[in-house]
Amino acid sequence: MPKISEEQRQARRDQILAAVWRCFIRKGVHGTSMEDIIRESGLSAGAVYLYFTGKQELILAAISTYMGQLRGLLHAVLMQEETLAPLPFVHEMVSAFTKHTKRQGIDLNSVILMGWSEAQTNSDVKALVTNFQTGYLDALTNVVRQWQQHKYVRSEADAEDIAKALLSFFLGSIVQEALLGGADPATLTRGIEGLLGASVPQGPPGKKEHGSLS
Amino acid sequence: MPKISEEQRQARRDQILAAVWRCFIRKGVHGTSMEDIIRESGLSAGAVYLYFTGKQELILAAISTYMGQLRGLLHAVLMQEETLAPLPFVHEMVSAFTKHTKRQGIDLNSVILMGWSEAQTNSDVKALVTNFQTGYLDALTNVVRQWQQHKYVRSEADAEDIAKALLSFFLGSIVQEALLGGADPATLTRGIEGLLGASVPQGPPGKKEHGSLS
Amino acid sequence: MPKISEEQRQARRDQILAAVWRCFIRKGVHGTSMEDIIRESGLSAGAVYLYFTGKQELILAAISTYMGQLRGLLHAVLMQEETLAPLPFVHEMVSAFTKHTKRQGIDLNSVILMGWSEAQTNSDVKALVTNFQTGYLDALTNVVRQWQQHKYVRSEADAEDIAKALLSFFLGSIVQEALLGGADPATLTRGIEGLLGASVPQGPPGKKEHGSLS
Amino acid sequence: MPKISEEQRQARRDQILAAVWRCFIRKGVHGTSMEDIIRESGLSAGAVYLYFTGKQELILAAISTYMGQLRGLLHAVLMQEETLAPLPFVHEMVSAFTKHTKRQGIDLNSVILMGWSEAQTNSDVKALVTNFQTGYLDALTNVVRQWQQHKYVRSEADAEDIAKALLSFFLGSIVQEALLGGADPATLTRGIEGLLGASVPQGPPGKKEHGSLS
DNA sequence: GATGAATGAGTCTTCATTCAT
DNA sequence: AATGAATGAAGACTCATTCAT
Repeated sequence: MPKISEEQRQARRDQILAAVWRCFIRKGVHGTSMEDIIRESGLSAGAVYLYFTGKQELILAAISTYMGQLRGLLHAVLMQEETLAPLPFVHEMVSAFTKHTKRQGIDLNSVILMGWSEAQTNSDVKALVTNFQTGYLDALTNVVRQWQQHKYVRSEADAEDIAKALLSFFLGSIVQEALLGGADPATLTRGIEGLLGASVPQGPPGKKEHGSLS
Repeated sequence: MPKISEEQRQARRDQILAAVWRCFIRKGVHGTSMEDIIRESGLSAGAVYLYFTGKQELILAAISTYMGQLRGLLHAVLMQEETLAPLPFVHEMVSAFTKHTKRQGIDLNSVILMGWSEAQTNSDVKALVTNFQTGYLDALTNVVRQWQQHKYVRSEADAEDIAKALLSFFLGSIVQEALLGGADPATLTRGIEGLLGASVPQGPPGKKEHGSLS
Repeated sequence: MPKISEEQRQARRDQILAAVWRCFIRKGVHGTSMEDIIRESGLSAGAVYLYFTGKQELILAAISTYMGQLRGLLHAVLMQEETLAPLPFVHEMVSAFTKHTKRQGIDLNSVILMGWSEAQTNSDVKALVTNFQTGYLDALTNVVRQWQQHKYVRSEADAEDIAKALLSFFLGSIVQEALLGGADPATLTRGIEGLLGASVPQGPPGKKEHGSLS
Repeated sequence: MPKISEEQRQARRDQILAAVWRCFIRKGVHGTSMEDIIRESGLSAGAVYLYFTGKQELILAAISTYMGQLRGLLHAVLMQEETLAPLPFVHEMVSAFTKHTKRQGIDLNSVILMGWSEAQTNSDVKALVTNFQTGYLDALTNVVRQWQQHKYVRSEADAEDIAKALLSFFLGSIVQEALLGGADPATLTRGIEGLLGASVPQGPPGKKEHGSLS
């Protein structure tokens, strides 16, 4: 029987992955059975296995696709020509997430959490996620360096340390939104604004006065 | 065997829960079968079901126990008599996490991620996690209010907004540590220190100049 | 394999139900495990669950199928054009049972008892059995009415009361055959014949003379 | 430790058997677990096994006890000095059953059906039940012989055939009462009365006119 | 005698994957 | 290429029975 064209093949894969997403959102990664995916995709069991080797690849492809899209959106903010000042940057960043995750009336934040969880026991997924976050951290480091050039941030500070703090904040906003809600761009930007104005009365961290609890 | 004492009963439950934790860390929540837990606990299948009604309760109890311990540690920092200034506070906070999650040579951060993921499709777990985070947010809000009293933070700023930004940061540090590593207390505190010194050249957030969400 | 036809599907169901019957007869309803049925049917576990939702449906379907066949046989006697006189009717009736239950060298009487027992704690089975017996009683009532028209039976007697007595007799013959044996059509018909010739020296029932229930 | 007296031992056995009955009536023989019985009896698991070797003996003892009681009641009717005429006899017989099975607001008919079902796959139970019914049949045969002496029944008829017909009727009344209800003494006696008055226009059974269906 | 915690084989059921058509 | 019936190894859980105390 005739081979189908590469476009048709990709279209089929996309059709299946779309079904996978709907299932994952509805029932979670492990709560979704292959039968769920097969039914949701409208294809036959055999057909799904014709385009993907199995559930593992389906999980990987779904997360990978998702991250590709997210990467695009974040890059648009991270790689902007004109360097954004810290607060607008935070706002744009969180907005980019929101824009991506709240599409179609569904909350994709939950699936990001599932991906992270999956990464803990699935090395392929872990590689995918780690790679994504490493790139994200690098881009943030660049942004911080630009902030230092624009004197928004002291140049003596370590750019990567600051980037790590920012990364934690952005990742955490996903968690907060998924579990508590109310972590919208405006709120979080106001929160950061309040923090940025904080005075730093104590010396640098690592000193004994606040270094050990026990 | 005659009726065992309440302590013995609790010891058995702890023995089982410890086995559950080892399994979850090794294979994930859904990758862990009851047989895994039974073998790891050194008990028989029937014995495990004598102390827990099933896998669901085991998951719940494991997460619940874990959160109880974590809550204790965090409260020690959150409810301190003398208000910590922002930087020492961040350091103590992240340290408390680290202290808790790096015990016994295992990284419990990964299981927190699993708990969050589980919460997406398991309403009991969700209630547990949400409740925890709500309490955490409230405590952080109080801390911020104290900062405002100590003039560390401008009193016009909304304390809860700032608390939300802090919560995102702390939650995100768990994610970062679990997936990338290198999110240790010293590093993150330095990062926050760098940020706190940032200037805020733009007007207040929420204005259209940095709100272009299309 | 492509989609199978409806006949093939029914054939598979019949194949499984036949295995169920062999198992039930050999080991009883509750002594039969799904594994027994699976092995006996020659199919895999998954295949059986492809055709029936579980053991409960299997029990129901087995009893239901059996009753359907039995109903057919009994109707052939009950709905006969020419009204049979009492004795021939009894003979035909018991023969119909015997014919049905002694097929294939196995005694299905035992499974009828199992069905009745099952009905005591399984409302679906109870509905099935009750419905069957109600229909049977109705049909018997009609037969008695015809007997009254043919003057075989006094027309003042209540047809349904007589039908109930007949129903008890027919149901009991199943019990007797299953537990003692020797309740064959000829014997029972002779027994009824002997009874029918009995004189009724006492007054109508319900009077105190034979109602001494303390 | 001191042995308890035989009376105490029997009292314990009765206590347990009473619990067994309550469980069987509520959940059926196979739906009742040892734990059910243990909880219902108010004793410990070990204690129950001290008085009975296991579930099998419990089933046997429960059925055996029940039959002993029933046998007593029926004998009171079967062995009466003055021979009852057919109709009063039927009434007394069905009444004896009713009296026994409707005690304490519970319907023991259902458990008789369970016992019959159990007998199909449990040879010990079968022996018990068969023995009971054989004795019953013998007693009924004697009654029929007395009827023949009293000219209630033609003396040419075979007494045992008639007894078998009667046995079927009495056993069936239990089935009918358990599954349909409405098989009370008065109704059934009226039904039998109606039948006894029937004319017997056809010749003896076994003749070709009503001997073969196919 | 009595207890009840513990056992572990056995139960029903699911589900990722395959392969004859 | 596509189908979907079939597989069978796991999965979670139960329960009659035992035995250390």
